[in-house]
Amino acid sequence: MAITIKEIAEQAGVSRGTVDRVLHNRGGVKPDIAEKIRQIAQQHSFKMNKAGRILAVKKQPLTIGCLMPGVGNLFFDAVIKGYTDAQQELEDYGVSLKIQNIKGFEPEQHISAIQTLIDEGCGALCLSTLDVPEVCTVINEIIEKNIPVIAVNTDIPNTKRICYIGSNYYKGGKTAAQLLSKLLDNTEQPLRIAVFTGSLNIKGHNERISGFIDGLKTYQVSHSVINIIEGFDNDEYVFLPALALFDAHPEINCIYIAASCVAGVCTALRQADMKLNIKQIRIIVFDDLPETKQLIKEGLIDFTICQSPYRQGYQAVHTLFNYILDQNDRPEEQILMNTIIKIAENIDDEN
Amino acid sequence: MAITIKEIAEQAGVSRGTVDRVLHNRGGVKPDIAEKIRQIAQQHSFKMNKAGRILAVKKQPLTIGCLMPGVGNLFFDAVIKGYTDAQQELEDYGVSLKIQNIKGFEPEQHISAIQTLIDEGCGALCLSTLDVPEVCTVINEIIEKNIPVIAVNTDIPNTKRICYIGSNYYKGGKTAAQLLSKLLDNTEQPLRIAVFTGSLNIKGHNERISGFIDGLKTYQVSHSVINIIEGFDNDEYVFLPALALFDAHPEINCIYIAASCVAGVCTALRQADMKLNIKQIRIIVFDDLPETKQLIKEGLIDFTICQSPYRQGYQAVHTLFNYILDQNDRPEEQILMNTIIKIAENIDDEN
DNA sequence: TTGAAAGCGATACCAT
DNA sequence: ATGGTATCGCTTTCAA
Repeated sequence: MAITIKEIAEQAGVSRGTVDRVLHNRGGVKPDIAEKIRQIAQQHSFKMNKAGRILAVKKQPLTIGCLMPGVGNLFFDAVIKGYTDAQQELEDYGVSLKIQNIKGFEPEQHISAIQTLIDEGCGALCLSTLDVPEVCTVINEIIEKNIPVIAVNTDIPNTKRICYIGSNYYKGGKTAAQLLSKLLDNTEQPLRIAVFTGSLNIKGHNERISGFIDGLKTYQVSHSVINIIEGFDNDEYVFLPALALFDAHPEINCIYIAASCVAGVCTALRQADMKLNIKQIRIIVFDDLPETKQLIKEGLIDFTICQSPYRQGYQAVHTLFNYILDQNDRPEEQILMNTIIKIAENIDDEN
Repeated sequence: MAITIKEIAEQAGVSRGTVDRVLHNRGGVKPDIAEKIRQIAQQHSFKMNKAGRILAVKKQPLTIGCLMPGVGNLFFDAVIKGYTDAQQELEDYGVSLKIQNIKGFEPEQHISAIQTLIDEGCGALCLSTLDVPEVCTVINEIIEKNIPVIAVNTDIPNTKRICYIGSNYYKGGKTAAQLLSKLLDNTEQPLRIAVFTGSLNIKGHNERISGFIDGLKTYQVSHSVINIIEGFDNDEYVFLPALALFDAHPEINCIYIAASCVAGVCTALRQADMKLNIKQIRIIVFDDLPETKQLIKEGLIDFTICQSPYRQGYQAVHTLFNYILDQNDRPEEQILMNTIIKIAENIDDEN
């Protein structure tokens, strides 16, 4: 049986109010008596009762602000579904949500969106934002004001965020390489790879590429990279460059897509069908947007490696709430999603 | 803002006690006044506040009884870890655990273990048990007495259990087949497969096999099954039959292990190394016990397909607790784990 | 600096 | 059949 505040108060010969003040370092208690209370708490390894606390703090309802930079990007929709589902579970405890959905990658935009969330009274933040100095400075100022922040999907390591919840990009890339190595018969000719990424300025995408290259070495896959093309997470944009690449390099026999432009690349590939032997091309991609699911089912794509976007959002909200309930139970600094390998048979799993 | 019982009481001009009785169908309330209360609740779409309820029900602490038939089986240890972790999270809410760890598969043993749990005062049960009439009858009697039951890892569909939480065995088998199809070059000779299972009397194992066979057809893998050997989830036991099989059939080029005897089979395989070309043999197995992890890392096993045993236990306890809090929110009848594909790179993920 | 008391929402028990 | 009250554990506010 866990000891309660009331019991501590009795043992220390003080009131519950006093114990509460001590346990929350709220000051205004004589040092010696504070010390005594702390000791008793330690001795009995006091742990605050969650239900009691929740009920009591309901009087100051909490709004969690979420910044999402992916208007229209279905990947981020999954994260948001995680946010809202978690919020609904915590509704009884007085938790509500405010989602700021913006489109670009301009620091000023992000900063002003974050400001808006604060101005609207959010007491905690889930941010998917840019890891640039201007933004980080603003975030740190907010954290100083006792508003906890969690980085979701994209880390901002130069801030005092509580933790990062998201994908292990490097590992994803390396996993892709090992999968590929398994597809290959040792009699086969070397891989000639076309790499597509979102942007060479985005850390996660780069890590997926370096993990992939490292993995190819580790698993002794003889290969050459024909080209790396930036698709800026845009299916229309990537189409022409992809088509040009396929036309110019009919020797390509492997496609690695490190970011969201799977549909565009595959459309180009089908168009270039005449020259390439499409059946022989190994294709490995990331995430499971609807178009990707379809292509997996059709058998065009061999594998997709997923990062549980839903779970990222879900866990972020819960982690924030728990942290607010008890600042003492700080989560791990990095909460990394599993590296999920999907093929047609398990593509409809909800991770 | 959700309406509270207190508010309903005020609106109906009765006491909170009366409202509580109505909302829990506990009887003893005049029909017309009960109806009125129900109406008000509907109108305002009343939903009980979880925190309040939790605090109140603490006075009748809940013990969840768990039946585990796998003494010494590391797979079940993971399930148990899930149970205990979940229990620790719910400790504040008055939830404790009682684990009955038995070894055999005798119906009488299972029945008496279940009885023990009931006698020791468990108010809810997580059962991994046998789907046989004697046991099901006992379970149904218990459920009649208002003790909810969840089937974990092994379904007992002929009972009034709340739900089944566990693996989709058939899908796992089919996924194995598709993976295998990807490993094969179309120039390769047909697969000659050695199948190992736990017991031909265990439904889950059989489903893994039929899913596998069906999948091989679906994905047009030309193959023949050399033999199916029962290992009874026992590494020592399976060793000799496996060795004999490998000696007698040097043409085997694929091993499919549908149950827990991976280490035994692989030891035999290494011993038979002389005759078989071990590097050429495709091996695909289930679950990620420590020995299996090791063999995956060594590269002997190609893939292992996992079923999140930890999560099964964890989710079972949480689902039971939620159900007890509010019988109205019945979970899905089947809660199926994801089909997790693992290779060396992601073998240490905790699913 | 400290104590006392009200309240968060729901429940159970004792009266009536 | 119904009401009143104490209680679960914690927080907060008002007094002292």
